[in-house]
Amino acid sequence: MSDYKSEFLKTLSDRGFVKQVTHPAEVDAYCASGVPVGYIGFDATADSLHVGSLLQIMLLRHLQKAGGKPIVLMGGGTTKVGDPTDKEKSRPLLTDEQINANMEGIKKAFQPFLKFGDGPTDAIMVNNDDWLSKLGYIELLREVGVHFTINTMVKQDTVARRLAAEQPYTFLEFNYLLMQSYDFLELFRRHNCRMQIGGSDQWGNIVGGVNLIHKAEGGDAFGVTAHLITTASGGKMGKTADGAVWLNADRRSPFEYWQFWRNVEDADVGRFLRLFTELPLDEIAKLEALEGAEINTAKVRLANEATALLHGEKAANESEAAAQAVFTQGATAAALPTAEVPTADLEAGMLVAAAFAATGLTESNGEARRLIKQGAAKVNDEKVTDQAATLSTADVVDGSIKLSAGKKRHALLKPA
RNA sequence: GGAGGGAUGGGUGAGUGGUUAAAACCGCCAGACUGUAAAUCUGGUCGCUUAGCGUACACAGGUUCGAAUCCUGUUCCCUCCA
Repeated sequence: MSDYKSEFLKTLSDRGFVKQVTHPAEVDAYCASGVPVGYIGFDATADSLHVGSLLQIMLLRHLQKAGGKPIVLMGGGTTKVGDPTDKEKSRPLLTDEQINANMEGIKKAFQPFLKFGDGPTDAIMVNNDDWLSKLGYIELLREVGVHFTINTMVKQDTVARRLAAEQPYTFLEFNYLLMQSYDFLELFRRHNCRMQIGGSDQWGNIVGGVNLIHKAEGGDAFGVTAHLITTASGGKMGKTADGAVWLNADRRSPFEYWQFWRNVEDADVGRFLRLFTELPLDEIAKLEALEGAEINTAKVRLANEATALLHGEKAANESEAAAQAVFTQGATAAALPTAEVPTADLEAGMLVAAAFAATGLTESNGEARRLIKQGAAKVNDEKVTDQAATLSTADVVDGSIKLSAGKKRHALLKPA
């Protein structure tokens, strides 16, 4: 399938990750010998990662599995500046505490995918604030600035487009390239990291780092970029009704995560199986070949594999069982997302709409009322028709009340 | 420093004194059809204790019976000139 010799590049290439590689032959050789070290940078603007970052996580996982050492670079320092890449609106600046808290949360998302530690191929997490905040301006100019020419920087796609459109392009944004290139240089020095991986939108920044290392240290460094993923219908990956599909379990239950994968579009199944699971390619080919309703088998497999990677096999199995129960038998299942409500509220007669809002199925009582009006709200599988309907302790079946918003979204309400 | 333009609901973006909780499009939710898919069609899309009430068109005041629309100040953004 591909000409690559190294396990890492071969895997990436065969599974359809790779978009561009700086020096294919050299990178291949590097990855095939010893312990290749590679890093990917992550933003610290939220306290959890969502499915949109999963591709990058998988890249690092493949690196580790292929005998390499993955470095997770947290953009603690760059977050202080604000990534201008998708500019439009400047983001609110975060405090150190917020950034640190975010990094703690994000680290959790990595745990299931990477083995962290002190061993030679153990993953490590570093924060670019460690060096960026100490870097003096003069130092930056002398060490980094001399190696970049305005001539080439203005030719960069993103820059050129902004200039051509006569859009403002701030000095800060212009320097983002320098900071990210400097990150690479710093990791090269500290950890002998010679490979940066990223989405294809990072190509310019990655090449910047590669060149900097060459000029500053005379070292050889490489870059690999992966295709940006969108859904088959062109949507952004990982966004649904209630916002992002978060990886951390406290923000998105395993069942919901499983459902996310179960509901991908037909056209995405094969691609997603290759990117987000570790099933052998020949098995994926078989699953992908299924047609019509048969393809649901492949989706279940995708959901199981993807959920198992993040939440473990047990959670995946429970989710599948729950889905089975809910969708094919219309029963309730314990694995559904659950919200607790004071028993006193139920005894007093809780509005059905309020109950929906409490489980997070809807954002407000009003939204729940709309569902009721449209005949999409169910309590214990009974359609609710009255917007003023209330729940009582009599509705509790087997210790909980099952609420359904439409056919796909379900939750349990437990008296506590 | 000077001159001008702008800030509207998740996004783009109409609206220039009352009929505007605010067009249209996108997104999103639901219903129908299906396979828990896509496409398509239909309805919905600020909140609440919903025949009503409360908030809302950057922020704070003012004019008016009545303001997203007019006036004043403030903040932020942009363009051109220096």
